[in-house]
Amino acid sequence: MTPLAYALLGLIRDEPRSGYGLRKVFETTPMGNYSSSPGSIYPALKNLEKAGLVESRATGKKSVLAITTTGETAFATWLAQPVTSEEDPNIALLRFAFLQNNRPQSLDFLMSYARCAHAKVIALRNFLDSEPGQALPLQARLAVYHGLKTTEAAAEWAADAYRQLNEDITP
Amino acid sequence: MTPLAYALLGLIRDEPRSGYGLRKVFETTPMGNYSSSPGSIYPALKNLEKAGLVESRATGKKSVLAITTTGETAFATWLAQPVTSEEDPNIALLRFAFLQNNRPQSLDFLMSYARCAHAKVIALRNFLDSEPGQALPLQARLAVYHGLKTTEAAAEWAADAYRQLNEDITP
DNA sequence: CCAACCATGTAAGCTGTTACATGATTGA
DNA sequence: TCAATCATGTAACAGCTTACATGGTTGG
Repeated sequence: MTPLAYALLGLIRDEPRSGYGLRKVFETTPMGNYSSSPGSIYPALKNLEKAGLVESRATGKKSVLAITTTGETAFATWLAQPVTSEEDPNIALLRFAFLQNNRPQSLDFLMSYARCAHAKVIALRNFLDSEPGQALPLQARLAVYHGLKTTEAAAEWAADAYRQLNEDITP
Repeated sequence: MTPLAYALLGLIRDEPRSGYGLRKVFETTPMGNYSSSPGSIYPALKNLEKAGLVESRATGKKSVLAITTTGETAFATWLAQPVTSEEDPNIALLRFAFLQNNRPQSLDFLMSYARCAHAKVIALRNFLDSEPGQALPLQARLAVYHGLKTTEAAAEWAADAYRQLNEDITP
């Protein structure tokens, strides 16, 4: 299961869609970061179908893909994964985007996300303070600093999001 | 030429290195984001050699790879590319990290980088304000917001870096 | 009627990942 | 001497990108 496969599965879980409909989502929303062109989407959909996670349904004339029970289970398992430092943060974020109405899991996610972001910030600071880091030319140091700043912003985002989700509970 | 190939070429330009030496750089610095394991590095190095961008030199017992004149030219051309919105920002940043001692080109880079970051911020804000954006579940909105926050941080970084490089000129 | 969009795919080629394989050297 | 590190690769496999191919429908 690739990230693209999970993105497709999640979109289909939200509502049954055709291959073309899925492509439109990627073209017209920021989810476009996760994919692209027919050459990747259609084969991925076939894999999902082969694995029994989605099935083709004829609604009137059009054939759309709907998630199966097996698919729901597999998707829920994926959603429950905690964030780790090894994982691409963008893929973790993709999971978060699909965590609708699941406040406890969302809060767990944000916790582990913030932890990983923090760990990365510390690692980058340590690198900049180390001798190889000090010996770097200015531009290279600034490039590392870029990572530091954006990761700090990500950590702050996680803290903000945590607050927002908590406030949501007591209106 | 893949990003990995450019990363390798840049490291070899800075100083001649062996395949193993290159791997160590990826393992011990934040440049590790750009690669990984022998299975990708050694084939990539062979391609660089085949293309005449690097050549193998025997220094004492060890054989190290050095950049050729053709390689220098190709690398300089790559470095001069402006940042575009289509490009993966991480790859743009990789270019920046190699722009040592080239203040004018660095400033140009930061300008185009900031422009792209700004454009992305505006696009994300527009999306969040649009009807499909409004209809999103909270978690999905927050995920987009993550992109917004980190991109804003990236834009600020570019402005800061611009100032630092300018100050550097008049001590 | 023609352009644009709906809609689904296939094929070639390249890259990268994972895992395996091999052997030399060095420090405790 | 034994583990770690130096050092260089190969092979199987899967995935994505680009480009191509095909045909239906709809609005101006």
